[in-house]
Amino acid sequence: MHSLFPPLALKLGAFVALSPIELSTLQKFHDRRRSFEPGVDLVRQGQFGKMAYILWEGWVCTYKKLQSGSRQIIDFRIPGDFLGLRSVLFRTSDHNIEAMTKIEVSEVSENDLIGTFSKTPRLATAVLWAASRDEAMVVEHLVSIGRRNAPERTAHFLLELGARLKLVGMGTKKGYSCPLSQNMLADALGMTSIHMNRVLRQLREEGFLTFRNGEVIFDNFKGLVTLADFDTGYLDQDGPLLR
Amino acid sequence: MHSLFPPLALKLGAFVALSPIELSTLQKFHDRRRSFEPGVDLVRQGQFGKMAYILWEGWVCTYKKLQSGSRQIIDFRIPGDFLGLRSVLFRTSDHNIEAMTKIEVSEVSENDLIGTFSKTPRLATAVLWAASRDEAMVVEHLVSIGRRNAPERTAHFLLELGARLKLVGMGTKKGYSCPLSQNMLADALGMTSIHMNRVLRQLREEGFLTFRNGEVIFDNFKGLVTLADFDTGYLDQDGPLLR
DNA sequence: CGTCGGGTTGATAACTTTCAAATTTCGTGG
DNA sequence: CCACGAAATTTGAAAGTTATCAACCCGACG
Repeated sequence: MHSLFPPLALKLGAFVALSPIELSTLQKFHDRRRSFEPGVDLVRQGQFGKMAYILWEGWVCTYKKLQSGSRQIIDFRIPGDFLGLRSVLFRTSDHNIEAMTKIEVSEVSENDLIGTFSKTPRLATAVLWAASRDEAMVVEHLVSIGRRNAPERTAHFLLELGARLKLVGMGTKKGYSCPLSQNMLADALGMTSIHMNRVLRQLREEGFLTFRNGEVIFDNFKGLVTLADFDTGYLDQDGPLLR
Repeated sequence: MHSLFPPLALKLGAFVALSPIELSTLQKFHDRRRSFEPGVDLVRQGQFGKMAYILWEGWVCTYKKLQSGSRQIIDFRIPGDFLGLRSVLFRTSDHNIEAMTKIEVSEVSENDLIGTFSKTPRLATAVLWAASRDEAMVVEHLVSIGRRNAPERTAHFLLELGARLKLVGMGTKKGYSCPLSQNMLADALGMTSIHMNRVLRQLREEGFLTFRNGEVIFDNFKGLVTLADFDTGYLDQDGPLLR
């Protein structure tokens, strides 16, 4: 499946209809790929390197650590996502990028990016769209942590992840499998793993969703959407293709 | 001052040394400007328009509203900042952009942007840098709300604002003036205005900072930096010019 | 004047963390 | 197939933080 419809093409395809030339450009990136083991840092906070990556396979998380030792997970990245795009232009990386599972990526240099921009402008537009979408997700994440209570933001986060996974063929309306521990989820949602545990229990007991054994099951999708005030608009993947 | 060193040039200059040609391109944008009154929405959540703006003068805030009626302020925008850059490519805007004071902006269309990208690549790189920096700020904001307590994140936020204002010549190490109400600050920091009030009092009484009559005064800069675990790295504006 | 939007304060309730400890899950080697 | 240890999950009780509700103060402004 990945040779014909890699997740990246699926995702970008939700925004621009890709031509054969553009698809083959993507394919070229696909060819020079590397893999990393779980737990490995692709990029470290404060590091000078300037690499970006395209994620083909596996799960990744990006996070920042505070002096106090606590960490905030910015985002979980799934196949089809870019990694480190934002900070290619920075002197030093402001965040960590860590493989959660065994992953497959291709390295993209600053020059590759600039080259893509001048050679295949439509693809460049699609990349910018993807970057904008990433930022929109961070913004919605900010809204969640700032203004939704724990059950609401848990519901919202798991719904969003579901929508993203569905777009690249890794989930359905029923649910999806994901390798997150309660602890990681807590670090993403700005709470304690203990509280996370209680919130998940509450959501389960109230018939909203079940998070167990690396599986998320939406027991009451509509109820969840209402509870979380979930509106997919910011993902910009609802309508048909543009352009 | 603004004709020779507009805030935007000051800001971008922290990243790339701008050539006369690039400066004149900026000047061109400067020429076709508009102004808006306080309280006016430049962009509304769900709106279809696709405009971006450069902010020359005045304060702006961007925010999202929830069904529940509460709002989360994403960021305050100051002279030299772009507005709506992220969502030019989106079908609909995912957030509101509101003038807090009387402001001066220039409209930038999607085509202007694409044009800039092909004609003045260095300027384009600078614009991308600015966009990355904006995202880095949102990320740090997320970290603050997720993992810092109320006094810490208040300190962090006001320090960040200070650093940004200093870059465009609107603040010093001593402090700066800003038109924020406690209520807006609370909406930005994910708390109640009542709690905001108490936190500000605490910071004042403990000799950290004074926020009064639209003036922020750093009474103990070093102490604040420690309290907030403030590291300017993510603003990427510390070192000398690059390139 | 009287109103209105900040700002301020107190009391109480709700939510979340912290600390401490059990219980379960899971991979590994015997 | 079982034992073992490490990691993840679960639970309880107490402490801490923040929100909610209800006033009151005050200066700007028509």
